Amino acid sequence: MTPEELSRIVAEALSALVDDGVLALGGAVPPEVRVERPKLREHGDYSTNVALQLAKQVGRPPRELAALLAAQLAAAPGVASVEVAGPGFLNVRVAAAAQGVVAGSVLAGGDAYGSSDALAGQRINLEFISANPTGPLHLGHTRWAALGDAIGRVLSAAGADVTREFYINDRGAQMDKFGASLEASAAGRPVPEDGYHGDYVHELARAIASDHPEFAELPADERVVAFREEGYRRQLTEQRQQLEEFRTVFDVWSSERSLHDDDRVKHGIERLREAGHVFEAEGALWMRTTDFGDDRDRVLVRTNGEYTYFASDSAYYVDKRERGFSPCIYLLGADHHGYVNRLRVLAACAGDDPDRDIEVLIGQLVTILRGGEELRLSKRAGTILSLREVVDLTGVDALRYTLCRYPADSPLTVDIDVVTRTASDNPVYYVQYAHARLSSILRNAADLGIAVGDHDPGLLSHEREGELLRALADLPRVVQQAATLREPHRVARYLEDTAATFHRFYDDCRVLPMGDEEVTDVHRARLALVAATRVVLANGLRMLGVTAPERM
RNA sequence: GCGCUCGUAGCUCAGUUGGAUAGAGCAGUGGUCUUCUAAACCACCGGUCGCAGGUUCGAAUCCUGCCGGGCGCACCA
Repeated sequence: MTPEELSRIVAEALSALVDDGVLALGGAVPPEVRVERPKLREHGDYSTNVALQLAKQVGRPPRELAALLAAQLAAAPGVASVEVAGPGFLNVRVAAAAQGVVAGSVLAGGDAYGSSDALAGQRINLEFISANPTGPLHLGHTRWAALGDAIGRVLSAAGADVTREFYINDRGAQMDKFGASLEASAAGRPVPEDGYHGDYVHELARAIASDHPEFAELPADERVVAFREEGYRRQLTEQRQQLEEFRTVFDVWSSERSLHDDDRVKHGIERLREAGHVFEAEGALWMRTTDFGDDRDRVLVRTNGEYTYFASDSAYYVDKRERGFSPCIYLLGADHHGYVNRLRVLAACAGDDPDRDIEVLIGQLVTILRGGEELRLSKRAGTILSLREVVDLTGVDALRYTLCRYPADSPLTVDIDVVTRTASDNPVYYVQYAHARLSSILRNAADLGIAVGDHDPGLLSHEREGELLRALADLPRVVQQAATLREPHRVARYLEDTAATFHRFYDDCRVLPMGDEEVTDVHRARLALVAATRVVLANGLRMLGVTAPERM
């Protein structure tokens, strides 16, 4: 019995009451009845508040409606008992055998257990990081590297067709400043005040100068361009490599320049013009974003004929839509939150529905603590802690897990000293340890010649076994919820909860025979439960891009 | 000034979208290993959910107003 099955049973009970004329439901029967796993043991294996929610609609006191449902439910197969509690909650206990089959279905699902087709048919574009290729990726990018990647994995698991995209901001003044900074450093001159000042700039300049002595012969303006282009190439390669090592991969690397070079910017603006919100004034080309509540109209082409950054963004959005994506999800840093509304308004100007076709998530600031001291990170000031440096300190698993553990919209403090500790105050080790323990039991079982296979689900009747089975049964809906809400941290929290449930089971229930003890059906049933738990932890960790070690 | 966002235990944070007595981890105190990984488990300690109103059977969650932190408001990128 999974929560989904129970939810369906409750809905059927409700329909039966309506069909029998016992209840008059004003509207339709709600398609989904929410079933919860209660915190308190006294509240049963599962509970639901349908009676409370429908009482008004039905015109009966909640407890009375609950009692009617309880009578109906008690007869359903797999339901051991039902009671009405509090203001009108229904607390359900599930028969051990009905609960025990969950282990078998997890094993049958294997790697696919937890996946679903909840978002099937959706073509989602997921754009994240999109850094300037002017330096290493820093911690803010790192948060989205972990979280964005996990969102992608969770969306895929929920059945969506996801394209992960990195937009390369390789055009405009920042690039020129980057080139000028490199050139100046190579020539031994001070870097311009508004340029890039990190140590990496000097190292990069030195490396380029020594690999390309011919650059020194170029005229000044060409020399700056040469340094800019070579620096760009190297930084982009560097970023890709860092991300790959961090297990974050993109399907599409889209460059801002290419949007201009193959006239997609022109095309995009043309499309926006057709949509009717583009106009000329004061020698510039504008988009009338105020039509949709923006506080001022936005310039697309400046008086001097240059496209604005907003023009590229608009064209890029149009391009994504023409490639068939909806929604287009943008994962942005907190310093871009002023941009959220502008993107939504842009979608509206393109004739789209901002609530359906575009979605912007903001990642709040990451503060990093080291030795109790806060490090402020700024590329331009040169105090950088790059993705690679942090990974070197923490390892990929610990960092990915830590960053995936919190919702993006809450500010996050990462204490390097805590994340690097391989101790129990680091949740990733807690979950991984559970997986290693499970693997160990399975190894020992194999040594004893006990195979995971047929077993009697009814034997999984211990309190701890029930808890664990209910936890395992939850994975699919946790994944769906994480996908729908774009909140992979729910998977992490679920894994911690499930690992804890397993550890408690392990403490109370001996899985393998001791000494010369004979192998019983209880051993076999528990072994199946252990194998199923391992699958669930491994699948969940995979969705966060974290490894599931067999030994620790 | 306008706008966005956050405020929950000593610390770091959850809170199933309005449900039952607000939960974890860490820190603190005290227990549990002769056999499957003690990187574990159990118990105790810890709260005016920033403040004040409102909405209703019911609010940490929704609405309003304050207080406090962070951030953004370009023909910059």
